[in-house]
Amino acid sequence: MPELPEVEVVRRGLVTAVAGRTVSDVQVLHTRPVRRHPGGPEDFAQSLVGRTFAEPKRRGKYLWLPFADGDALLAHLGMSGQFRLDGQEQPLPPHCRVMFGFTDGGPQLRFADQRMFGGLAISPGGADAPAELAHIALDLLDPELDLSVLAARIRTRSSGIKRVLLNQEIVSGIGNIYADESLWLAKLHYDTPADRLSRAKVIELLQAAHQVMTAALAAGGTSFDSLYVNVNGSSGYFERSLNAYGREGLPCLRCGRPMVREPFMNRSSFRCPSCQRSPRRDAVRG
DNA sequence: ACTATATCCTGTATGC
DNA sequence: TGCATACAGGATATAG
Repeated sequence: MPELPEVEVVRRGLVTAVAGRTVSDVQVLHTRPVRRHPGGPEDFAQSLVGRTFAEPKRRGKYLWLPFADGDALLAHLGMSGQFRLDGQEQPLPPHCRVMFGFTDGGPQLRFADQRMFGGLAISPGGADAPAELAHIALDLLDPELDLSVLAARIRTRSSGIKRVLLNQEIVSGIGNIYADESLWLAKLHYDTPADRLSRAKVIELLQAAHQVMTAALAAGGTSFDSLYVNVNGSSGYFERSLNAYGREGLPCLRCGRPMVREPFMNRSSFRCPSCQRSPRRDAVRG
């Protein structure tokens, strides 16, 4: 599942793949991935012809590919989205949804997406800061992020801390995997009310999230090739380096107690029942 | 404004 | 073998 580190790996791949290249033709093979483009699939394809890409940008899990004319191609990988750079003669990747050809006759840019939670749209005037992303908060790797301001904001919420971490309007880029990893590092239960955490604890948690995503990014550079992110979790990084996610029944790498999996927001949360205790439940159980 | 849940999607794994 | 169900989960619409 692409979260911030995986999306950044894709962004870096796209820099060399598209910057300076001019679109010659676009084919929309499935309309769903362009559902957020206001003009519809035909307009999407037509309006891109003749545009020249600049350097791709990212905020949280969103990508945007600016054009020299000031507009941008906005992209989200969702659960299973991939950008591929393939020669025209190469067979289409599975679940290929949109193809971009270039005037230089070089490799095509192909957007594949099995589950189609991802999508593409044109953002008018969005080269510097797409208006569509106004509600998306800065991510932890953004140099403009103010950790103090973020910590204070988090501590105003009564929701469980994991809900807050996953809320892209508060801090962006964190998904289910890195949320669990960060909470494990900070020894926090996912349902701890955010407004019951000390400022120091919130800072510790955010630093843990920063650390785990930075490490993942470093590993991602080696275990993914330039334009392919394995969304099914079989990459080396996920197998080797996760401390919490997916470790149901396996010993906690700190204390040895078996890790547990619990339903959470239509997905799962993994935690150590000993290192990451619930204040709410402890209060009830006594 | 804040909080919580349902929904979209399809391939894989599992149970009967 | 076939059918049904659970699961993976990011973002958003909707309800409270």
